[in-house]
Amino acid sequence: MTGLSGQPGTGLRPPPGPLDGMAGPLSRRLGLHVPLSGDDLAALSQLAVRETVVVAHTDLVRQGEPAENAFLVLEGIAARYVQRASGARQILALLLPGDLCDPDLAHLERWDHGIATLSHCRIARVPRAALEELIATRPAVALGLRRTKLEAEARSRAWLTALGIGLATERLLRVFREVIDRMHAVGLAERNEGPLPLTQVDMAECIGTSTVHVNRVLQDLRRSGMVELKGNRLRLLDRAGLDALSGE
Amino acid sequence: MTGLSGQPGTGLRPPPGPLDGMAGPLSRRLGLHVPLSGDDLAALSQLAVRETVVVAHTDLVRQGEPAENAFLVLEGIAARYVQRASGARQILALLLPGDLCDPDLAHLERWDHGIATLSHCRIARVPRAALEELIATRPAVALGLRRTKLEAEARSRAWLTALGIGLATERLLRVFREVIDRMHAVGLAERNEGPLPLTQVDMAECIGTSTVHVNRVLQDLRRSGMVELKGNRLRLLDRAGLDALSGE
DNA sequence: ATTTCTTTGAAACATATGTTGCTTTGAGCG
DNA sequence: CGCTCAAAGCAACATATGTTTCAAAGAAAT
Repeated sequence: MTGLSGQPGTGLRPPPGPLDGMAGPLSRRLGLHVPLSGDDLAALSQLAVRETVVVAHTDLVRQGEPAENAFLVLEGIAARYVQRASGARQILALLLPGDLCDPDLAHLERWDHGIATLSHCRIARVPRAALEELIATRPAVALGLRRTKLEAEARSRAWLTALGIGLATERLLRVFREVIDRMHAVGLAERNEGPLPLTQVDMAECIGTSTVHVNRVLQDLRRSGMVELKGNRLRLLDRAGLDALSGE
Repeated sequence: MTGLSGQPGTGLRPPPGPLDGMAGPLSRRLGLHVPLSGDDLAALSQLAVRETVVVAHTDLVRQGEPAENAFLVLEGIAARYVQRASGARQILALLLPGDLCDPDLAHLERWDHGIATLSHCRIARVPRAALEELIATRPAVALGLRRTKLEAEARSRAWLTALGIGLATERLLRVFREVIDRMHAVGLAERNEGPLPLTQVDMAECIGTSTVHVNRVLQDLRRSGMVELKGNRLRLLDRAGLDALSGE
C-alpha cells in the first residue's frame, strides 16, 4: 500500500451504477467553492470512464504529445512537470485527489509539459466531450471548475514565488503544508498529519534543489522537532513555527 | 528619458478620435494568434479609456486591493509581482506593450499579487463591462484573447522551470531573450536588438537572485561577448550561443 | 557647474547548495 | 530465508550565490 489514503468509499454510494469513487473527490473539491445540487452530483458521477490504477512514477501525458483528453486524480499524487533536454525535471504543480487536469490545456496543440504519477494512483480519463457538455448544462459545476482553476493559478504564483525567494527549508515546508492542507480539505488527512507518498527525489524536483540537499534539510527539520516523516506518513509537529518559517 | 523606447509617436497618429495608439499594440498582439477583421480592429480601438503616463516603479495595483478593472500596457514594461512581508519581491511575469492584464483575475475577490511599472509606461485602464461586451460580440477577439492567455500561461510555466532548474546566467539570458523576442513580435525591436528598460534590481527580482549577483553575471556575459547592454539598449551578439546557454 | 540621488561596478567574506561517492535501510521477490 | 534493488542517509569537497560595504559613473535637480 504505497500512497493510498484512509477512506475508500467515503459517503455517497451510488447503487450499482458507475463508480462514485470518482465523483467523490471531484465533487468534494468543487463543493469547496460552490454549492452543488443532487443533480449536479449525479451528473458528476456520470463522468466515470476508463478508470485505471497506475503505479508510481508513470507518465500519463508525455511532453510534446498531442492534446487529448483530461485526467482526474482519484487517489494518490500526480504532478505536472517539465523535463529539460539535460534530464533535469521541475515539478510545476501537484495533482491531488479531486484535481481535474486542465481541460483548457487541450486548446494548445501540444502539451508543453508532462503529467506523471508520483505515488501509486487511481486515475480516470475524462473525455473532453462529456466534460464540455457538463459545463454547458450545469452552471454550478462550471462555476466550481472556474473557481477551482483560479485557485490553482494562485497556487502556481505562490509556488513560483517560493522558488524565487525562499531557502530550501522554506520551500520544502511549503510543499508539506500544501499537501496536508489540501488533503485535509477533502477529508483525506488530519489537520496536522497525513499521507506524503513522495520520494526525496520528488521533493527535490518540487523545490528545485538536489536530492542530497533535500535530505540534509529534512534531517534538520526532524532534529529541530518541526516535522516527523516516516514511511509516507507526515506529521507537522509545530504548526505555528512552521507557518512562520514557510513565510506568509 | 528613462525607459521609453526608440519611437515616441510610433507611426499611427490618431486624428482627434479615440486614441488608436491603444488598439495598436493590443491588436497587433491578438493578430499574432487570430485574423482580425476591420470591424474587430475598430471595436478594439473603442476600448481606449483613461490613458495615463506613469513613471517607472509605480504600483498600478497593490497586493490585497479589491479587484477592479483591467489594464493595458501601451508603452514600456510593467510586471506582476509578489511582495513578501520580509520585503523581498519576486516578479512573476513581464507585461509588455499590447499585454492585457488578466481580466479573469477580477473573479478573485482580492489580488494576490501586485502590478507595477518597471520603466516609464503608457497605460490604459479598461473597464470590465466594455471588455466583456467585446468578448461577447466579437468572437475573433474572444478567441485571440483566449489564445493570448494560453500563451501567457505557457510562458509562466517556462519562467517557473527556469527558476527551479537553471543557473543565474541562464535565467538572465531567458529574460533578455523573452523581452527582445516579444518586442520584436509587435514591431518594437529588431531581431537581436531592442530596448531593455530594466534596472539590475528589476532583473534580480525577475530571476530570483541578489542584485550583486546580477551584476556579476552581466559582467561575465559582456566579457564573453554574448551580450551588449548600455543605457537601456540591449543587443544579443551571439544568438546561437545564447539559445544554447539558456536551454531549450 | 555643483549637488544629490540612483544605478552600476567591484572586492571580501559567509553560506547555501551542488556533486561525487559510499553506506545503510527497507521493501519486494524468488 | 536471503537476494536484489530502490530509497534514504551521510560525509567531504567544489561552487554558486548571498551579504556587506564602498567606490565610480550617470542622471536629475538646483
